[in-house]
Amino acid sequence: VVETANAIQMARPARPAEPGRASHPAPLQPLLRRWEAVPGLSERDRGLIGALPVSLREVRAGHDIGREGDRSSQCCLVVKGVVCRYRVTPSGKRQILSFHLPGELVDLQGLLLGAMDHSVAALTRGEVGLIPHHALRHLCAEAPRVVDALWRETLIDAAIGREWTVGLGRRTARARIAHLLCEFVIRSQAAGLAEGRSCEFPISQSELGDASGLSNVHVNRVLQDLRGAGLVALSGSHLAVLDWPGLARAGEFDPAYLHLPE
Amino acid sequence: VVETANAIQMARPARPAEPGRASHPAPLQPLLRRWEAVPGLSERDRGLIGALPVSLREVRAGHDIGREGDRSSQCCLVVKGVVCRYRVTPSGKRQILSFHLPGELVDLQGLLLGAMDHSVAALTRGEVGLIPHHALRHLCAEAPRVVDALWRETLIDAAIGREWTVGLGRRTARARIAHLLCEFVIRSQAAGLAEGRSCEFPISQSELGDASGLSNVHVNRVLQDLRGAGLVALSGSHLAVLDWPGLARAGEFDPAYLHLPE
DNA sequence: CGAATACTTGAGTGGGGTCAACGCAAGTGG
DNA sequence: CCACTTGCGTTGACCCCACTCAAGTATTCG
Repeated sequence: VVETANAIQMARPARPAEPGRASHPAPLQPLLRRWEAVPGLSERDRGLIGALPVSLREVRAGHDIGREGDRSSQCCLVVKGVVCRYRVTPSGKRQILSFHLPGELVDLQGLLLGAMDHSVAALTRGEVGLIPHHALRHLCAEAPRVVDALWRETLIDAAIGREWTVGLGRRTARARIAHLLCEFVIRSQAAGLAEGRSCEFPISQSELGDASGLSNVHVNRVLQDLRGAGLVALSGSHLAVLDWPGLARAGEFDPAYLHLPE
Repeated sequence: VVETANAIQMARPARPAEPGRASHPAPLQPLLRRWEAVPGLSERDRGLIGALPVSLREVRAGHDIGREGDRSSQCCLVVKGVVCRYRVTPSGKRQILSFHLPGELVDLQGLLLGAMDHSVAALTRGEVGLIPHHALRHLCAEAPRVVDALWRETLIDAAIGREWTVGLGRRTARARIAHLLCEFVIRSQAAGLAEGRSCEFPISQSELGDASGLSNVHVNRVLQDLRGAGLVALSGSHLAVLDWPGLARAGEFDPAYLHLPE
């Protein structure tokens, strides 16, 4: 699935990135795809975005991309794979704060605030593109609508974070997991990485636990429950939603907070 | 305490708002105070900010200021009192997502995204200033550094939200409440509303529960525990931290995520 | 001063955690 | 090609943190 989608993206006429950087084909393509429906961006804006300097970097599953306390000088664009942000409490427990699919910018916070207050890690093998802050700032000065687009990204990110907060505070384990699965499928669809209601789901049960505030053991039991109820098929790293209305009901899922274009 | 602080603020030379609006003295003063330490704002920027049109509105405790699903055309600046954002699940449980003190802008999301994905309510009697979106947008076009300041606000808001997520997912009830109290005192200090380590705390135990993902009954027991341990004195609507290191330890509180100026 | 609201306390319960094994598949090195 | 390792998923037994229900006591406010 992933490969097919990428092939389609790469087949589009892509403005090449700055010479000397980004020898791989158009790492900014997923971002431009994501911003296709963002209102107010002119063709010139999109051209400038596509010309941003990006240095592509392979990341290994489980490895950190940035750490709490760092002062980074570049933003991280997910090109391939799944990336997450997380924090570890003094007592050693990890809370995953967000997942990020190809086309999403993970680090925008660093552009305006000082030290990172959380870490960033790759959940799977993948590729990220690193974009220097100064290039982004320069672009923002040239093209004010790009600021809106970036700001918008941080607002949507915050909205998703709030939805997670609601889940952790007020939903049962079953509803939390169901909600998380719904969100993941919808966002995969939006990123062009799904086929109908199924997609790659390269997230272990431990990681699911760290995202949903549950133990890996309980995540396992809840997943069996959801499978048993005929709502999902989840095996290996592939997720298929068998009963979408049922799963959405179980997770109290309403996609409004994702602010996706119609 | 509140009255004293306000008196100090009002005593500063304040550029009057647009004539005809804001008959009360300088509702934008708390915002300018909050942004005193924001880097990059010129005197001209501050002048333009101070000249924003604001319509002051009294709000009653517990009443909604904006509702999920609304498409507002103005942003809400807290002038006096405490405001919160919240969501209610289909099963009727409420999750409070954030608290907002005077000087904070609550609604910036509406500037770039469509319908609100959560509601806004006043926790206490107070005053809010409503600023039309078009005025803010106009200001942003005139003064690019103001965009940075606003964007920065949403980033800090998101950082606070993430910290709450960590608490809900991975901290015990005791640590959650202790952390929340720490955060409230520090933010009150930053807003000039605290005296040393004590401040007004006009939040009921039910509301504390809705913010921390606990039942009001359990909040009560945890508060008694914290009182019994000699960490805080909390009665009526006044909070005094008696043992700051102890409370911070109990709540695993590290203020880095608030991104306050030194 | 009466009525609502907030706080407090107790008893009983359950959702989810912890601990400890075990199965299974995918490396990995000899 | 096989022994060893490592990580993930699965299962069972037990337990405790926090919830619910229910009643009673302070406060606050009109």
